[in-house]
Amino acid sequence: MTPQNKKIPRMSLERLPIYYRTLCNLADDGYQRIKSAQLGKIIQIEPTTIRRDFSYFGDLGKSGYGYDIGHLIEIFGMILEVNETQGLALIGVGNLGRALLINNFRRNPNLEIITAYDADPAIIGETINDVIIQPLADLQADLSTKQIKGVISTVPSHALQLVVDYLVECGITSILSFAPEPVNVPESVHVRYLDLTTEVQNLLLLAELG
Amino acid sequence: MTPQNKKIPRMSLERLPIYYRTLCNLADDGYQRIKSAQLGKIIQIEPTTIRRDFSYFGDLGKSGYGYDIGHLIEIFGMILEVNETQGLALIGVGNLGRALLINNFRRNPNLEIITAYDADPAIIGETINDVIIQPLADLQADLSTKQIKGVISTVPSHALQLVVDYLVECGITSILSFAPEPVNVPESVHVRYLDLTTEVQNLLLLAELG
DNA sequence: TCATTTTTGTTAATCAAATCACATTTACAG
DNA sequence: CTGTAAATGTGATTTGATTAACAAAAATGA
Repeated sequence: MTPQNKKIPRMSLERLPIYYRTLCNLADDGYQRIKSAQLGKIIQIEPTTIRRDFSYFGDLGKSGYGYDIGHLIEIFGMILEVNETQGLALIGVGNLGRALLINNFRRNPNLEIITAYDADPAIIGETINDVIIQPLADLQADLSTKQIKGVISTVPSHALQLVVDYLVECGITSILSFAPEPVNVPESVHVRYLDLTTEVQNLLLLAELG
Repeated sequence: MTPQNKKIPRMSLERLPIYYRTLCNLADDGYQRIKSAQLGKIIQIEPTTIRRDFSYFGDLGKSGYGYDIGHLIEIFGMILEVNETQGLALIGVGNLGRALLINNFRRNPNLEIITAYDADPAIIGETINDVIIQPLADLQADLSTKQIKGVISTVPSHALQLVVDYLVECGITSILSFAPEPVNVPESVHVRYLDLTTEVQNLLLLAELG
């Protein structure tokens, strides 16, 4: 199958970062080729699922041989746009926000929080890891000078919808929210939720009943 | 359908914490009844999905009426065991671990990090939010005196498998790992992965191609 | 060079989840 | 008390993802 003929299934896209990271590790360790069965062992995914996933991005393998790791990295890297830094804005610099800012995707050179905002006047102006904390109202102006591909929000539930409305107004289209409350956004805006409490609850629940 | 007749689908269980939290909010706001259509609007889930989910836990609603919020909270609360505190151990007290410990599920009185461990001698003995940072080797002994229902690990990839092996040996059965690398554990042990980098990558990717 | 072995890519089968459609039940207004 | 409207619970269907099975392709070794 040639690429982009069909819509690529969501789950296959979700696995792409895993594939990419693992293949980079293998390349660093000096490996040059891999077969779906080996890779499957490493990342605990059925080989057949891997082969199908890969097939959405072209005819990447060779029968009786496997896949060329360098080639896969090249293709997947292109799709993931690893060569251009993906600038992110952080909104909400509490404990969690601070931790994210200090880490700042250090292990992943193509993701970088480049601006940070908070509502608390007491911390505005503070610099963490070279990023100045600004009032949220500055975001709009920043967008004209900086390439911001997405927003990470640690804003608590009660303030969230208001903030998100503003983000949408500014033209932001990708938001990762650490609050569980669903927000209303237009079709064109993508919101992803990542609530730590819910994750832990689900962990314990599935251990109990799953 | 009477409860527990059939295995409850994973996805229905995963939604339970969302239902519970939302219903508690509604109760706090003084509401006493709700229909699937209203609830669906709030949490952006199809009413029919909600009704089917609920049906796994018994005949909870009444035709032409809806659901009694108090009753739902009671049932779901029982399943989620909200009345007994679920003790957690934190392993890895770096930036992220520290943030988790400071927050310590404050909004959720039934989850609580009660012990914390790290490999760095420099921070062992330090107290954060009433929790003392200990060497990991102490975990085994702690288990005999404290009820620990699960472990949250912010241990980096390279050390993870070793740590997890120890956890399994200690009898831990639920682990939430903030590192992306899959670990090998026996069938009986549940591991949940939550890698922030992967989440952001997926966010941007799905916005682009999804 | 040729036979054997390996491994892919994909069609078909399976499985799980979401949604549709509606019979049944209950509330409630008149 | 009765008829109408509303909402549930669930078989049937659809959708989407995973897995099995295998034909075709390529590598390797004799």
